[in-house]
Formats: sequence, structure tokens, C-alpha cells
Amino acid sequence: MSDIKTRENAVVTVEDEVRQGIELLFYAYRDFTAEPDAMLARYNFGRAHHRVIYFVGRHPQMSVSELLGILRITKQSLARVLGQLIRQGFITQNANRADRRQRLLSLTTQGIELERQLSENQRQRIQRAFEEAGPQAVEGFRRVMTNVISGETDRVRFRRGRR
Amino acid sequence: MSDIKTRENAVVTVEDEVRQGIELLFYAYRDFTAEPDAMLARYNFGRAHHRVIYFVGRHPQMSVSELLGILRITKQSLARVLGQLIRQGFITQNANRADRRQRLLSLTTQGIELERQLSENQRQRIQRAFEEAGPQAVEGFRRVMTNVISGETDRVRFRRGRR
DNA sequence: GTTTTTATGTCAGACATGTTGACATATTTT
DNA sequence: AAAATATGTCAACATGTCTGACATAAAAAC
Repeated sequence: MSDIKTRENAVVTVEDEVRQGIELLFYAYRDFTAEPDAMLARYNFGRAHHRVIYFVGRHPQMSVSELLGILRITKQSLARVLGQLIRQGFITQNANRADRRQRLLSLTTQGIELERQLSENQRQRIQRAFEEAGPQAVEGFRRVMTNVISGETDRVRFRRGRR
Repeated sequence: MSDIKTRENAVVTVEDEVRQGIELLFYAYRDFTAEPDAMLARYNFGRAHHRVIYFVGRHPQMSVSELLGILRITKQSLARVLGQLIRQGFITQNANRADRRQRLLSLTTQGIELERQLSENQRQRIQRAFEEAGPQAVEGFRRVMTNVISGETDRVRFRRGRR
């Protein structure tokens, strides 16, 4: 009744599909983060440093509160990681001239290089996954993943043709 | 040349597609884990407890080394989490009669109930995401996510019609 | 039947990531 | 002038992970 029949005539229940979806997220995320984590360990950094470097690289001149809004962690949690990255010369801060309370964050040359190294493996992994699956599958992936995201604010980041 | 043209005639480069794929994984995983994490905090448990409860529930009578192989953490890391779950009556151990070195793990009635509560939100989230995206998108999601996974051993878990 | 390997457990110490709570400072808005 | 905002900082704590070392029981290999 609510079963799905595949080409091979196997029967997959909705529960099975959903359970597999949950597990796909676990396994994919586990493998997606494994290699950058190993590289970060050599700098005595963790995954949190990668996330900060990634998003600052993606949105140069972003404010601390914007970054907090994306990461969904407390400012105290961010402070330690961000402080290390600033002290070690991967990120710079400069006051927003329009609102001098804000500290705008950007990657230094060194930060750009680290970001590139860290994310290269992930970029290759995703690009290969996309190529092997084909454009139609990529569109399906995008639709499903966007629906998994909670808020409209974040979903709009992934409307087609957006950058 | 290597650009992709959407129906709206917007141009999306391969780099953009890949970058969005990376970010989709971040945002989706962040929101996928947020609610169970909040529930776990009420038990003084963390995400690691959820993963253990989930996979033991999924594979009753599994051995400790099987579980370690899925989670990809060290036995010392698992020991704390697993020990708490056993002491607090969510998981039981019993020696494998065929190989008495092995401790086979299963959920207790209490463990089954906790698993159900924790995963209910995730099941709903994925089911809704699948329904809104449609069966073709789900198939694309499955194909892409399977390709993101590193090893063939784990990939075969997601062949169609498999359980 | 002794030796080696395997499965598991445990202790200790370290570090990264996250939390709450409290308070400080500079700047902008009201 | 007062209130709100953006950011920073100190302290204490829980959790998750790691490496390294050592222990025990049982199975497998010789």
C-alpha cells in the first residue's frame, strides 16, 4: 500500500527509506569530516576552527554576530576558537566604519591558504559524488537537503542560481 | 563551458554547486542533530549516547567491535558512554555463546523507549523532507549521499531494496 | 598443550568543544 | 542622559575525543 517498488521489484517501506536517510546523514557526515579533522589535528586545531575559517572565507568582512548566527554556538564558545585563529594570524579583525562596535572578520593570506588546504578534500569528495550521481541526482540531493534545514532564513541560501 | 544552466537561465558554476553541497551538509546536519541534542541534555547525555542507542537498536545483539567499526571512535571513547548507558539500564550485555569473549549489546525496554523518543524528531524531519521533495529527488539524494561515503563496506548498506 | 592473537575492559592524562553565568567596554540608539 | 547593542573576558564545568599502558578471558594457531 504505502510501499515503494523499485525496478528490481524489491519492496521498500517508507520506514526503511526514512531510516536509510537518517543513516546516510550519519555515515556521509562522518566521512565528510574525517580528513579535515586529521589535518586540523596537526595544527592543534579542531573542527570548530575549520567551520570558522570556512565561513569567514565564504563571507569576508562578516561580523561576529553573523558568524554566531550561522554556527549556532555561544559567543564564549566562539571566542576561544576565534581568538586562537586571530593570534596565530589566520584571521584579522577591523572595526566597521559605519558601526564601530562591530569587528569585521576576514581571512589573512595565511588563512586563505589554510582554508584551501582544509576544504580541498571536501570539495573533491562532493564534486566526485556529484559527477558520479549525475545532474538530476544532484538536484534531488539539493531539494531533500534544503527541506531538512529548519529555518527559511537558511533555506533561502540554497535557492537555485543563488550565490 | 563547464557552467550549468537552470530553467531560469541563471548560471551556476561547478564550484558554486560544490560549495553549496558542502554548506548543505553543514546546515542540514546542524539542524538534524539540534533537537535530539536538547532532549539528551535532560538526561545528562550527549550526541554520542544517541548514536550508541540508535545503532544498538538498529542491530540488536551486536558486538562491541562492530559498534566501534560503525562509530569510528576508540574503545576508550566508547567505554564511557556505553558504561553509562549500561549502568543506567538502557543497554544490556550478554556473552556470545559461540565466542564467549564477545559481549553482545541490546537495548532494554527502557532503551527502546528512549531511542524512540530521541529519533522520532529525526524520522519526522526526514520523512517530511522526502515527501516534499518527491520520490525522484529522494533517489537522487540517496545516490549522492552514498557517493559521499568513503568505503564500499558502508556503501553497500544503501543499495536499493536492502535492509 | 603452550603460545599467540583477539575481544574487551580499565586507568590515567590530555585537549577540544561546548555550556551557563557574570561582568566590562565601547558605541549607537532612544 | 539612559537604554540597547556588539563584543570581549573570566571562571567553572560537562562531554567527547584522543594516546598510551596494562589486564583478563577466550579462541585460534602452532
